[in-house]
Amino acid sequence: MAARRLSWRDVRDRIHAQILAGRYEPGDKLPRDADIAEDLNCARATVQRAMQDLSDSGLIERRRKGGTHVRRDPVARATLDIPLTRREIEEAGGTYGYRLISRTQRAAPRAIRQRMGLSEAARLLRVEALHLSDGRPFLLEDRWVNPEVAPEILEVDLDVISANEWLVLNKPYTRFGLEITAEAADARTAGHLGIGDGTAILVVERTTWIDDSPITSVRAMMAPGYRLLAET
Amino acid sequence: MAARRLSWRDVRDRIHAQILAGRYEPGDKLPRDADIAEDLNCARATVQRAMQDLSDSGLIERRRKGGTHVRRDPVARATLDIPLTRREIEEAGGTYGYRLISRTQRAAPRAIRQRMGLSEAARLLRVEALHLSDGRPFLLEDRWVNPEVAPEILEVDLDVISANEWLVLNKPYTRFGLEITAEAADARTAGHLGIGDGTAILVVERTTWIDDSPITSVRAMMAPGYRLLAET
DNA sequence: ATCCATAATAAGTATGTACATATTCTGTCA
DNA sequence: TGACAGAATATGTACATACTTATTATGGAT
Repeated sequence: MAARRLSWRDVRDRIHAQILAGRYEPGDKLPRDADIAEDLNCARATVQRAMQDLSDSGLIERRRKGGTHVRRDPVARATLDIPLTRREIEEAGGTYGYRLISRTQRAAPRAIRQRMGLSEAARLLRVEALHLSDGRPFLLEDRWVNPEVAPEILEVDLDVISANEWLVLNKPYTRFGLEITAEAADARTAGHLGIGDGTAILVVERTTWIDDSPITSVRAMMAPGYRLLAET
Repeated sequence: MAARRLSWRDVRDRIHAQILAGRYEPGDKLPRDADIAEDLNCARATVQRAMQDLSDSGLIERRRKGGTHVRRDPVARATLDIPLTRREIEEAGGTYGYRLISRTQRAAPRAIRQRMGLSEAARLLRVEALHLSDGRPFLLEDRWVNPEVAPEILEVDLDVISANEWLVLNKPYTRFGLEITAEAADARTAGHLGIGDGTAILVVERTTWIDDSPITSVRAMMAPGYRLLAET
């Protein structure tokens, strides 16, 4: 007997395994937490913790009173870490460089307004800058900042610190959204990145918010060869 | 008085706010869970839950005995959902189509072996297939499957069901890794996708495992215009 | 000083209990 | 039949307590 007490990871793995083994198929309902707890001879809280984890990873769905079901449409859910550009370059062993290209204030184009959820033609700060690794172009950023939310940035010397870094340190977001695409570099972009016109580049567009106020929307154009990594 | 009991979300938000407000700076140590619990007049378990969430979202780091620290290098951590291709197309209102291009068994090239962690020149199943939305090319997949782990797939009629779908239903992974890049389509790829040679396309490479055994490694070449979305 | 066993510590986990909350189910009345 | 109030129910949350585990601090022996 004895049989060491089950941890929530054990419970999670058992249930996961049962789903994989086909005991519960997509759409099937799983027993109540309380029943599973009794079966496995552990506390309901332990089952709850396990279930929460499975739910987070996209394998099951839980609804109060509705119970727990195996998700009908399996999704592969991965986590993407996007570090500060300077740190990313330094971790890879490179020397970080930064160059401000332009800094203007103007009415935002329609696409940007829409993405940030700004209805009026509010004037935004636009910053273009180049991040370099060992002197070679690494990332070209085209950023729009909402001075309503971050008025102090208008006083910052963006030749010295990138808007990227200043914002992270001074206006931490509460949430953000990402859009990842592949595009052909236009002449201007290609020029800054030092690549051929039309080269395929990875573009990461990120819009960040503090609660419900949009702070900034940035288009990061990565130099060719960049790889974005994610994992479970 | 009174003041409704604090929920773990309340605790999380309070601590988050304090970090944003600069009360604790990157690298700073936060008080022990027990002390915070006493301060806020709630149970330690509630603080623990809040801290776990902040830790998951990449804002803080926790170590036993070491305590809790604000992360020195803030990372933007996003969640990426990759649905089954068929469901993705159908959810977008398209009609799903599928066409097998080739199916062979051969020794895996070096790059694939390396990615899957196969030391010997094991023979793998290679499948090329095209997924269509409303008859138009949507995704070209170039897949390698390890028949050691999934021998049954050798008997499956891949003209009828895509390897993608069969594997998800019959050999669910326990973990996977992703690599996202932008590339110029080569002639063969461009031909299948019906686009111009050299067009910029988004390429998602995914290698999946059951515990420590590699099941499959797939290169998904997305038709131009595809957007990969992620959020916090 | 340096190494190493040991103590101290802070987060992590498990449990039982109680109550909260979101849904679904059900039975009644129109 | 249909609408709706209220009961039933499964998950979600909070708490006190006890124990576990990883890691750091320490103190003594060499």
